[in-house]
Amino acid sequence: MSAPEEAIPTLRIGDVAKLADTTPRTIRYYEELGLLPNEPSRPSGGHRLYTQADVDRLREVMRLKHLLGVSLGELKELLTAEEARAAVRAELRRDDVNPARRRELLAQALGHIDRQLDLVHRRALELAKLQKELSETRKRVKRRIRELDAHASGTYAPTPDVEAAGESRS
Amino acid sequence: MSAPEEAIPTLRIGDVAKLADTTPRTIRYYEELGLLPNEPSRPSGGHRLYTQADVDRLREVMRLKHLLGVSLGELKELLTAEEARAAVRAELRRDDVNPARRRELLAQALGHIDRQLDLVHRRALELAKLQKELSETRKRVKRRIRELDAHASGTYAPTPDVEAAGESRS
DNA sequence: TTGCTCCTCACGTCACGTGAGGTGGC
DNA sequence: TTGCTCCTCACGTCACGTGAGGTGGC
Repeated sequence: MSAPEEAIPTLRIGDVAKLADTTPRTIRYYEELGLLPNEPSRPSGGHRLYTQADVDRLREVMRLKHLLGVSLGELKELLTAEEARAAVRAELRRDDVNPARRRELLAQALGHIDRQLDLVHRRALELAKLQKELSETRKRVKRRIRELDAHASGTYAPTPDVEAAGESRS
Repeated sequence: MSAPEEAIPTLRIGDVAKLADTTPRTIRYYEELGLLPNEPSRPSGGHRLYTQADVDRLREVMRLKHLLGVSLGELKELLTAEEARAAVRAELRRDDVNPARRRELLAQALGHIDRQLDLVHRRALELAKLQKELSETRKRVKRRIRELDAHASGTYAPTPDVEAAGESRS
């Protein structure tokens, strides 16, 4: 393998912020809360330096927060589990793990994945329902526009199903 | 029609909170921000009284906030547009609106719906992608568990594709 | 009359935004 | 040396949570 195991950190916090589409303040805050597991190196004058892997991690954190709609506290629990999985992967790479332990670690990982999948699935169902409702309302409105345009070149009478076309009774 | 146009408000703020699965404080805050269009009546001693329609409205507000992930400021803009649509529906129910005006109102309504649909669609795509990724990771983990169980009753050698089964290089 | 819920401040909290004042690297 | 970005407080903001102290309806 030619790729180094651990890349040399070269990215400053402003670079990372731009790459992850966020702000330095948010990155420091996440670090303070322990959401970014490996603390950045500070080789010179206290300035934080990061690697591309840190950027990926940050993007993933923000993505999960965005899509799952969880608090940073809940997210930390999920990610602590993720880190456990990372540790598991490291442990699994070694050959000296006995099968029973190996199976236990994999079962834990499966549990963490299923928890996230459950959250994602619920959201997806809710979103699909809202999308369907909006699409149907849209269809009704478009139909009324078509009718109006048809009548404009023919009779003048308003459509008889006006009241059924609204979505609420407010 | 036997149903009254405007129901008599009988629900207290605590009732509304329970029905909408939220808190009185949140309802007052939304009222303060103007997210609940019709201010509640206060017939006795300053106590707010609501109707079921108010509950429905509140639930819809919370649902959109939850699923679209927008700030209350952005949500107010969306809902102000919604109210415009409600006014449109009221205006459309009258027969004395000329077709040109009618068409204009419907076109506006269509625009508001399309804005919401756009937000919903983007979220749905992102969620679907995350769901797919999680599902694939899950498949890999389950496959490794199956392999482990198979080896447990046969040879003892670890699976050769351990490194390809992880999802990240951390 | 006694609980219960309601009312309005008002301060606390979470997830940051935004200067304030100072130090460090091309 | 001059900009630029970085650093650490620390206060502001948004969307509420949570008492504090008081009033109103079954």
